Amino acid sequence: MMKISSKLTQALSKALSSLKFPSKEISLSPPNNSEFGDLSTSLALTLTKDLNQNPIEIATMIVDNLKIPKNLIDEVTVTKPGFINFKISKKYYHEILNEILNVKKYGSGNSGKEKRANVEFVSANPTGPLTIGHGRNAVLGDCIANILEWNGYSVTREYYYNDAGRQMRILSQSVEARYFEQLGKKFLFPEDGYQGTYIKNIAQSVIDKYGNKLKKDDARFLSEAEQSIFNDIKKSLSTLNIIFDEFVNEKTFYETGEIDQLLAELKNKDLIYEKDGATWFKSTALGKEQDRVYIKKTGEPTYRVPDTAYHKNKIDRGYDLIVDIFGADHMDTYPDVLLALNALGISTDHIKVLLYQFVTLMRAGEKVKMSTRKANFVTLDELVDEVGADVVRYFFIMRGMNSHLNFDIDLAKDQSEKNPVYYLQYAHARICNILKHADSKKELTDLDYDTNLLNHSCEIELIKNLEKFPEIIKSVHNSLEPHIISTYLHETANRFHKFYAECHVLTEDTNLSMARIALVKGTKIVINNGLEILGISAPEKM
RNA sequence: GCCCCUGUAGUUCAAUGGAUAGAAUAAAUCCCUCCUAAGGAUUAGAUACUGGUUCGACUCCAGUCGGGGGUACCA
Repeated sequence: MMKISSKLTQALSKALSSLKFPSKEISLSPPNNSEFGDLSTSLALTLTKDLNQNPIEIATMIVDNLKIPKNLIDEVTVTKPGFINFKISKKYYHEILNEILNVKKYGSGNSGKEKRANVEFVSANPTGPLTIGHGRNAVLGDCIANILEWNGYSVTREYYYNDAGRQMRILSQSVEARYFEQLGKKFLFPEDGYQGTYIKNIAQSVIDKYGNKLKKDDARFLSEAEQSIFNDIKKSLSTLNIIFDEFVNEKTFYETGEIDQLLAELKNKDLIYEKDGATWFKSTALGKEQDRVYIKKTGEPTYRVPDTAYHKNKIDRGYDLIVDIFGADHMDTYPDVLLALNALGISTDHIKVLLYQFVTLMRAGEKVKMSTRKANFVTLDELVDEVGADVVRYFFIMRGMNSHLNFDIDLAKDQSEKNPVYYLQYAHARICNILKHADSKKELTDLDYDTNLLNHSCEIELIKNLEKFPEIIKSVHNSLEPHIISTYLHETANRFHKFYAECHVLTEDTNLSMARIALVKGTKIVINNGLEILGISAPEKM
């Protein structure tokens, strides 16, 4: 069955052409005030300039020329400034409910059918445990991957990390220092060393494994640290049900020669030069304000080089869509990556870079400045232990990524019992409970349901909400803002709880009961699907 | 200094340029002989400031003032 909104859009655009009016982008949306109807359009208002006429008159002319399916529309009105409003008949909603119950995966779309997407997220270097800041990235990325899958894409979840740079060297030196310290030998802790206790634990495990035989600069300090930290990171992610398909590291691109090749190609384009003992990328030639160092005078490339090679590699792998999820601190870095690729004639139009703003952590009303190096952070594990994976996921997804959100950890602990995610889960649990009761009533088992019996305003309002779900999935695909789903599901749960309070499902009237059970099942489908996208569990009991 | 985000109820956040700006918390008051009260109903409360564009602005533009992030031969 075709959505009523697309039917109306078609009818409106036909009316425009029959009136010889200029064609316009037609948008239909539910008005804030439901007295105006279920859908309205400002089409006539946008035509006032073109036609130089009163918008009310234009609207009236459009309505007079409108051919719409009468059985699905109760009333068409023209109001104040020039809106055209449609009141949709209950019959339409009754049919929609039937569809929700019969369609395979209600809400899923096919705009990504036969397409492949790569979502790169987390990508924290293995220098310490994941923090709350990484949590926002992790949950955001996983939800975006989910939403792409719901739109038909085949998605690769990818984790990229730098394992060749300065940070890893300092990590190694930090472990080494703790190693000698714990053996009672002389040691020198690096100036910018990692001070967390996890470093001491790693040093201890090196002692347990290799005894006191290791010398300075042994490669095993790093390999042990990397392995141990990575295990912890993977464990943390798995508590949030986040599983990656690919782990890609920087070293690979040195080994495959892709970095040398990249540099050679840029040099061919005259975009590389030497100055002060370093190698520079001539980004000013491409319109940037300053050139960037590509290879330091120590001979070590800066992160831009492997990052660029990595992105070229992703493009070469032929994805239709590449999504990068970065914290706001990467604001300045990714444009250089794209710039270099564009300079080589490589299109980056299918790369979508999402920047989320930082989480400001508050503790007892005070801002906590987090630093992995200084071991001043709250780990993701601690948070998950405190409030549970569902709450953590919901918390990170319920706000737009452009919001700088304040996270008061004490408040989160205090309020975890009345966290908004329970509102959604509770609706689901209530549904399951009703269905359980219904199953035990014999008189309900062999009846068919008739959705036409649903006429209570709470019932219709609930179906109206369910009807929007596919639209929501589509809009999140375009905006890549998963919080739209959590906002929507909150409304779904709200409509359901109202319905629950007003309309008893299991009544003396078996026909009505069957119809309401159908509605409850439809609601369950939407809540289940929505929670699945957010990666949050849908409990049957609470 | 320059660049990017951002400023909405006491607080944390919503709102494809549309009509009366929504929730959640915190406050006040109601509702369980009835499928789970982790719920429902009611009351009170907000677009930082000044201009501009528009039929119409929380939304777009300019400026002012505040918050965050960048501006590295760190990532």
